[in-house]
Amino acid sequence: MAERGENGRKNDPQQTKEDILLVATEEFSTHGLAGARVDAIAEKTRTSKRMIYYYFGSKEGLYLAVLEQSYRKIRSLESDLHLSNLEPEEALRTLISTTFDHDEANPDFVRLVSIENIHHAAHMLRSEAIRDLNVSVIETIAGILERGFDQGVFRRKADPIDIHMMISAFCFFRVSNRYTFGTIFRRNLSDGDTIERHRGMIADAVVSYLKS
Amino acid sequence: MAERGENGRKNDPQQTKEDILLVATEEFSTHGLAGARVDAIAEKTRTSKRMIYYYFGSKEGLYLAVLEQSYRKIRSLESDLHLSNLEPEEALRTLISTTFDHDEANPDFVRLVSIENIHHAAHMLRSEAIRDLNVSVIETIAGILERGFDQGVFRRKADPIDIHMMISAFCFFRVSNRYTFGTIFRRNLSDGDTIERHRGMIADAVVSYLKS
DNA sequence: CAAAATGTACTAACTAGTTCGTATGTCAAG
DNA sequence: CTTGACATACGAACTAGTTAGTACATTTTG
Repeated sequence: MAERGENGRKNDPQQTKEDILLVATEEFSTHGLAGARVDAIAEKTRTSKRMIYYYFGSKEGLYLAVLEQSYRKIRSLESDLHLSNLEPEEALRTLISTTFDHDEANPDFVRLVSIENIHHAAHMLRSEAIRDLNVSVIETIAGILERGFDQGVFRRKADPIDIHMMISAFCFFRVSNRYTFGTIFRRNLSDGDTIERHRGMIADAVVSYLKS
Repeated sequence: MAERGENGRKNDPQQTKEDILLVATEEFSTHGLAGARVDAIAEKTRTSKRMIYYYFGSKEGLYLAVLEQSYRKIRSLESDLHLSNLEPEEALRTLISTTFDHDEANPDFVRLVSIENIHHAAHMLRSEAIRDLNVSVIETIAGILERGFDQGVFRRKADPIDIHMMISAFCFFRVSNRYTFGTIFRRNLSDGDTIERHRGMIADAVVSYLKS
C-alpha cells in the first residue's frame, strides 16, 4: 500500500497522473496549446516534468488527454436526466437549463473547445473517444421534438442537430465570448441577474421558435 | 514618386505595412497569439522581419494592429444599412442576415475574437479604438424593438444588448465552432443548404421570441 | 531481483528581438 | 537643376533567452 511518508517518496501513479491532468487543464485553458508551458505545468505539480513525458509522451499528448478527460466528464453528467417522463416543453426547458448551467460552471471546458477550434479540431479528429460522444443528446432532443410535434405543442418540424446547435450556441457564446462582449458592452455576463435572465431567454426563444 | 523597379528596392511604407498586416492576420488567426511565428510572417511577406519591428514594435504590437484593423473593417460595413425605413420585423431580419453573412464571410475575424477571448480580452482593453465600436448596432436594435413594440408586432419588451447577443451567439458559434461541431456531428456547416437553413432559423427564432 | 515510478541535470532547437550597415526620398542651398 | 545632407525605409546576419524533450541515475514495489 502506498502511504504518504513525511519526506520519503511514495509511488502513486494514479494520483500523479490525475495531478498532472488537473494542473494541465488549467494551464492549457488559460494559455492555449502553444501558449501553455510544460515547465509551468511541472512546477505547479507535486511531481516533475519527467513524469509528464513518462505518462503522456509529449506536450500534445498531454493536451489530448486533457481534452478527452474534459469531454468524458460531460458525458457522465448528461446521461441521467430522465427527460422522457416529462412533457415535451418541460423536458426541453430542463435540457436547456442543464446545458446552460454546465457551460456556466465549466469555463475551462468551453475555453478548451475554443482552443481546439482554433486548431481546426485536429486533435479531436485523432481521438476516437471524443468523436463518439454527444450522440445521445441528439437522440434525446429528437425524441422530445417528435413527442411535441405529435401532441401538437410544437408546430414546427425541426432538425434535432439544428436545435442542439441553437441551444449550444447561446450557452457557449455567453461563456466563450464573455471577455470581448463584456468589454465592448460594459456588461458582466457572470452577474447573477444576467444569468437568470439569459437562462430564461434561450429557453423561451427555442420554445417559441418550435411553436411558431 | 516611388515606382516599382525590376529588382531595385523602392520605398513604399504604406504598402509594406498593409502587406505585413495581411499576412499577420492570416498567421495569428490560424495559430493564435502564442502559436504565430514572427519569422513565418516575415517569410510570407515581401519584406523582412526587421520591418515588422520597425513598424509594429513587437509581436504583441502587431497582434493588436491586426485586431484593430479587423474591427475597423466591420464598423464600415455595418453603418450603411438604412434600416429605419423598413418595417420593424423586416428591419430586424435584414440586420440578422447581415450579421450572419458577415461572420460566415469573415472566419478570420471570428477566430481572432475567439483568440482574444482566450487572452481575457487583455489587448482589446488596451485599445480605445476597439472599445468604442459596436455601440451603433445596439442603438439600431433599440430603435427597431421600440418601433415594433409600439406598433404591436412585438409583444415582448426585450433588452437590445440581449437581442444582439442572441443574434451574435448563433452567427458566431456557427463559424467559431464549426470544426468541433462538424467533427462530432459529422456535419459541414459551410454547406450551402445548411447556410440557407440556418440563416432563416436564427431570424425566425428571434422574431418568434419577440412576438411571444 | 526485476519492473515500474520518479528526480536531476542537461541539450538541441527554436524564437523574439537587435545590431549594424545600406538604400531611398526629400528638400534646401548653391 | 544638381548637390549634398538628413531622415526615413529597408535587409542580412546575429544573439540572448526560452522551451520541448532526454540521458542517466535512483528509489519504490511486488
